[in-house]
Amino acid sequence: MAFTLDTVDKKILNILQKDARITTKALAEKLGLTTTPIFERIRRLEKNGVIHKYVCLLNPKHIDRKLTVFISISIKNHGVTYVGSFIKEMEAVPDVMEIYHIGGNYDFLVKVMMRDMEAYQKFVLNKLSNIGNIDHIQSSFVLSNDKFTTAFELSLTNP
Amino acid sequence: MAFTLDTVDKKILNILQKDARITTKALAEKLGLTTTPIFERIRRLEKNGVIHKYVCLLNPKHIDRKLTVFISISIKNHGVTYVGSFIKEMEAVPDVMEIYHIGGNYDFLVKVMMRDMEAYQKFVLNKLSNIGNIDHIQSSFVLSNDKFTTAFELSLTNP
DNA sequence: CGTGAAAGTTGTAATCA
DNA sequence: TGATTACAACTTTCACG
Repeated sequence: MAFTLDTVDKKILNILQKDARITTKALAEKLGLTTTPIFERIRRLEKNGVIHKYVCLLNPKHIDRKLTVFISISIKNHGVTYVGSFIKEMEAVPDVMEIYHIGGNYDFLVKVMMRDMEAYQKFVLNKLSNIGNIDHIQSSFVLSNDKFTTAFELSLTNP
Repeated sequence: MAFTLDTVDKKILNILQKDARITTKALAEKLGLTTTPIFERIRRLEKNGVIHKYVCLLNPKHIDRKLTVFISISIKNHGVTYVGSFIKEMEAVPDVMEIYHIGGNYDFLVKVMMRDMEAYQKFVLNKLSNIGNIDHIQSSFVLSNDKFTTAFELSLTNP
């Protein structure tokens, strides 16, 4: 689980995180190598699990998902089985993009993305209200998403 | 900006959102078509901006980013220029993955991912404290990330 | 670890239904 | 729109430094 990534690995990952479609040939040229080492390094990073998956990101506005809401949720019963089934139920909801178990005033932070306010209202009334163990919720509506990146900046200087 | 996606488009997007590396040939076989229509549909979706980009997702734990923190921030001056420069400054910080302008008790919700608590402390002391216009912050530490997906479920039945 | 070349698959465009 | 064909480009493997 502790992998040592050298400078070349990090350079590959920094590029692949921004453009997963780049060819190994183009990558090789950028890094001053031939395709073989690039190809084998990428395969190693995939087998290692460092590279988790390749995805395409859609523009939410173009597929009618203009509303993002962060829901802070506190639950009643904090036992493992109760928390576990709460998570299972939330996970299964398609519009729920992210679920974080957090420490602080609330127990969970949940990000949902949907068409509009009307869809959100239906979600709260039909889905959320049917999920057990919820004590209190607070919705934070997103006015604008000013940064969203899935790419980590892997530093080439410090370890 | 209003694009009509038919069933085939949606099927393509649903698959590409989970596996951006699939070949057009494999995609074609899955959908019972030949490569040409798949290739041209994907190109159209890219040109449209429906497909925003292709990225690879890394496993945060494998690259030493074990701590996620959501920071709720309220600011002092809510004028456009002040808010604008606050966003610019935050955007530039590498460990800041997401910035949301929200309505409610706080003005912004910011997601940061870093090595550990010590790194977070340094971030607060050296970065956050140097950013102007901040009134109050509240950190929510993530205990576990129970769901994280970038893929929207495009329904094939209802529009 | 890297290079270079060879073989097998794809991406991509032109043409026709 | 989609199928067929065809070629350039890429992926992937292998023998060698």
